[in-house]
Amino acid sequence: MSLRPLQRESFADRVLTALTAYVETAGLAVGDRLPTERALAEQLGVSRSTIREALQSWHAMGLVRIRKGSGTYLAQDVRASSLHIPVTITLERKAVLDSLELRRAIETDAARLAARRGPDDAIDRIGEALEEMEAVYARHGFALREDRAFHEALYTASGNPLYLQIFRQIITRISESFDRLSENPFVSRPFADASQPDHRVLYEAVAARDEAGAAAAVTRIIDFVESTLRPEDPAQ
Amino acid sequence: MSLRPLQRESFADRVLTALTAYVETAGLAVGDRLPTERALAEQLGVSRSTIREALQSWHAMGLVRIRKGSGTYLAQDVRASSLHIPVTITLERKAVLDSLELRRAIETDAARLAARRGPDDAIDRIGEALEEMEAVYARHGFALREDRAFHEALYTASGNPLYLQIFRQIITRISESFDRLSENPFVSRPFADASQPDHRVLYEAVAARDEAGAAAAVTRIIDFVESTLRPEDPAQ
DNA sequence: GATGGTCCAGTGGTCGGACCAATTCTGGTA
DNA sequence: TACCAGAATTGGTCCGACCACTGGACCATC
Repeated sequence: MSLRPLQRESFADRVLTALTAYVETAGLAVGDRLPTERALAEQLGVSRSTIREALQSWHAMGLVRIRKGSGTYLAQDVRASSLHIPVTITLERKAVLDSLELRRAIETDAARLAARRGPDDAIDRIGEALEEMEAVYARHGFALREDRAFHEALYTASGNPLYLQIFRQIITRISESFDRLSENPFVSRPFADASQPDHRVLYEAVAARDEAGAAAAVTRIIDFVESTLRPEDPAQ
Repeated sequence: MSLRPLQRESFADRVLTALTAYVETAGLAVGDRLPTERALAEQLGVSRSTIREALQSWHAMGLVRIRKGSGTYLAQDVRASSLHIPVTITLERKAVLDSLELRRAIETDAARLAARRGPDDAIDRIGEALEEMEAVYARHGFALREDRAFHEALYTASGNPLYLQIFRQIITRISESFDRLSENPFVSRPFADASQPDHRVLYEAVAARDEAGAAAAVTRIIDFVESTLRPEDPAQ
């Protein structure tokens, strides 16, 4: 009834398909160097221009990191089964609050899931991250990197990789882009972190398989983060 | 103490910056045609190769649609304040269930928010979408497109654009990519939709500003969707 | 031995010109 | 008016060249 869409695949597309296959068969991992543009052009039988356009696409999608004079390096786990989705977000004034709202929704659920079904070793890693965060916080009065690691451990323990992806690739980036644009770098500014105790509560609730307790702790932590934002940005 | 990262901006990057400014000042909207590559090259004072590499980046990010022999057309709302984030997702066997879990988390919250603070006209539009969905369902026994419109109206009424974005750009695409890969096109297969009544319950709860009721209705709807997936894909 | 300078081959970045292929426009014909 | 063939436009690909940066080898200096 319906004929094939019959879309002509451009050379650049085919280059990426071939490159994906190559990365898989060659077992390239993140950080490894890809063949040079000239080598790819020769081996694939296309011009260097075509290779460059293809690689530029990968660069835009964050799959490779290109260093002039050095080479092109894999920046993401590229497989045929990977799905690369460009997400466009309009940065309104309230985008940071929106992202916090999103974070509240998914992190609450992630905490519940981690408490319900998180593997013991994954939960142990939350504990380790907690120890580290508390140690650094006690020493310096802030522990932003370690705090992030703690929450990522929680997402990981939830068993749903999408949560970690959204946290890392969307929520975090929205904060970052606002830090760059505004004069008040929220994230990088140290502050008295009243939510420190709740992090321990959260970990212990997850370890005790207490879903409600874990969710409640997340709520309090996000409440605190929100309270540090509101003054700077008086609502929408 | 710490020196600057000192990063150089390539011509291709500057082309995109200039192009973004042009799109804004010229008031280009989605669907409008951009200047030809040759024109851009001349006006920006760079070679056509550079222009092409820049446009290829935008193409990869889904910002433009390129048609050979015709031109390059804007496919997204491009502004300086837009944030374009490439998200990489590994499609495991259970990715559809993962995405459903994510959807449950955000749609439940979106329903609560819509009930709490959704503007009346946005809620009206949920009602309209419901009517349409019910009509089509009564006639054909399925209403996939209208069902989607209903849920999107709910996300819109939540007032948090991120929810709509994630639903459209992530959850939907994961389903689609699985439809293409598997022999069981979940989404496009009509089935007796036992969740139809709950859609009305959901709308009425939101309209009545009943947060708990709205959230409960969403839970039941997603439970049903999940039940249609499980048999095909017996857990991980 | 460590430091810094110099050189050079390798690599990505840019250029300009050429030709191909798909689309769109245009003018003329029926 | 309707239609069609040719011309013009536009993106796709190729080539060869040169520039700018990187990294390593080699060497002089301290």
